[in-house]
Amino acid sequence: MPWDLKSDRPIYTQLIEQIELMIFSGAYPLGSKLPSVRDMAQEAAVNPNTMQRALAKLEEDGLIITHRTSGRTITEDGQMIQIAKTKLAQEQISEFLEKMKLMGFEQTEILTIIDSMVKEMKK
Amino acid sequence: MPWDLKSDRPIYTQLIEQIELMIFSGAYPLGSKLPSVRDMAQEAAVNPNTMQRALAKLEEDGLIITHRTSGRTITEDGQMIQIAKTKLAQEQISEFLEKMKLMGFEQTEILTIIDSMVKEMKK
DNA sequence: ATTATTGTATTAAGTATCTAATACAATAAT
DNA sequence: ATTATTGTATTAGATACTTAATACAATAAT
Repeated sequence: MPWDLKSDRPIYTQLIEQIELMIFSGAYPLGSKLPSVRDMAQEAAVNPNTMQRALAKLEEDGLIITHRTSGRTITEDGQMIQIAKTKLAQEQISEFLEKMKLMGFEQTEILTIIDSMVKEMKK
Repeated sequence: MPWDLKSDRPIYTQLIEQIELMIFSGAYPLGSKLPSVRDMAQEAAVNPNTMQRALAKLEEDGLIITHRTSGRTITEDGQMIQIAKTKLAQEQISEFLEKMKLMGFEQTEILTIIDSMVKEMKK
């Protein structure tokens, strides 16, 4: 698990985003058990309080479930995860297109650029 | 000029980004004069110190030029702007594709989604 | 010459974030 | 029953960001 934390934004929000990604991609499968707060904090080289804060938010959002003394698990509700994943994807795309438009790129131009970059990635 | 400032990231970085976009899109043409720090701060509903900080960074990057007592202007160097714009665009695309990939989307799938969203935007 | 405007610097205060060091309660493991 | 592990809460300190209120120096405008 490559934790990629930068200092330009609050760490706990970056933790939230990266754990979300791991849930969406299946790196943490439905119903699977998460490591303890302390372990996750240590792995991410972060204070336990900070990791706790991120996990609390994810629980608030319904993605993970807390069992008072036996740790946390990913929700079993696959549909909810699917919905959250789609929502995040659409937000990403919207923000991205909006920014490119503000930079002065034409829509067709954007598609062309992405197309060539995707082809580049396939190599 | 719609200043869109959120509280999830430092305001001065958001100011930098948005002024960059205005330069790249031509909203601030080459060589044109910028409003004073105080005016820009008021327009963005931000403290002058914060705007000053953003402008200082943009000057450090060479995008704007400071004339001690007569204000600031956008650089005349169109090529430099073009380079900075291309660099930003590539960063945007890379980050975006990387995140979508982490979420578990296939590359062709991403293209399909964007294509449909772009068509949607054209309406 | 005087005034107004420009960028810049300083000091203080408030807030948010992060870390650190503990401590507590509940319960799984033994 | 005892121990270890779990999530959770608290307090304190450090740092970064933001605002506010000024002040200064240089020079354009008058």
